[in-house]
Amino acid sequence: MDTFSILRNHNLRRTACREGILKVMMTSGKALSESEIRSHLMGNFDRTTFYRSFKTMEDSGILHKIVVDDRMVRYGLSEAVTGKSSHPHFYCTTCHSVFCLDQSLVAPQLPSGFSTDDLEMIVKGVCKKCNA
Amino acid sequence: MDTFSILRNHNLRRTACREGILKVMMTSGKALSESEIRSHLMGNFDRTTFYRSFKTMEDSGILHKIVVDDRMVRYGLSEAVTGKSSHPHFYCTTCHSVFCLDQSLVAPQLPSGFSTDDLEMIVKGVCKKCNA
DNA sequence: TCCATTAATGCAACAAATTTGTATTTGCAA
DNA sequence: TTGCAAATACAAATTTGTTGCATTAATGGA
Ligand SMILES: [Mn+2]
Ligand SMILES: [Mn+2]
Ligand SMILES: [Zn+2]
Ligand SMILES: [Zn+2]
Repeated sequence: MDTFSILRNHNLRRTACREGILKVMMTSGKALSESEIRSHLMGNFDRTTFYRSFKTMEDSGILHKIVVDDRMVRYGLSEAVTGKSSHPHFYCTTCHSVFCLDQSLVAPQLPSGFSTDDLEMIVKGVCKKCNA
Repeated sequence: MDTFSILRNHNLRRTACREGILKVMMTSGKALSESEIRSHLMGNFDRTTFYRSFKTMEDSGILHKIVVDDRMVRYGLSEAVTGKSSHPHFYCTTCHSVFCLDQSLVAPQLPSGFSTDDLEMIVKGVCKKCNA
């Protein structure tokens, strides 16, 4: 799917910043941070614009935000683009890459009276490349 | 277990700040943020000192850091104090409380070549009190 | 194609959470 | 009791993200 179709299918205007973000993310195959995306785009856009673009595309279901740690936030392409549903993430403690995993998430047993809205899981370890 | 023993068992010096943090946490039964702990201790210590104390006690296994979201970090008493092992956490989106859950965590299937060091899960929802 | 409308962007300022440097104080072992 | 390493306070810096506002650009319809 091309960046133009992705944006149009979600009723978002086609802008250079949004298309740049999507292109970088589709190429990398990993979840990326604001600063990583900005450096790939050679500083063509303001930081504010990236943050507003992330928010817009997250609200539209194109991206999802992954909080690896405070001070480490990444964005990944969502179901609408990749076909994957809610899933755990893997953080490599060596190369700091973040990958979306294919599994689905299972809620743990909760105390009585508690209800669940959302589940998030981060697996920390070492990726294939760094283990080699 | 008293705060003195906890610190001594982990080869940490007994200081007013560390004992204050532990006392507040043992009383509350929930995971607390730096500002919550600071307000319980009536501003007796500098914020820097709290952050350095958290780090020291986390490194020693007395506390664990819970990242609910970027911009929302809490600390909980660890296994060494409570007897609980690695566990998921629950965040109430209504009252913003964070609870350590009793279940244990199961790692999802990883791609070949990947290895796991640590697992973190946050369940977001509504707690018993807020559901009532 | 041209235009009006409305959304997107850039820029400056702001803000909160956390970290770092350093001089001073304190815990504790000898 | 004393010496020394560790802990603390305070100021300043960093990191990450947000907000207000004037300017620019995308898009649908004339
Ligand atoms: Mn993902
Ligand atoms: Mn916990
Ligand atoms: Zn790696
Ligand atoms: Zn609640």
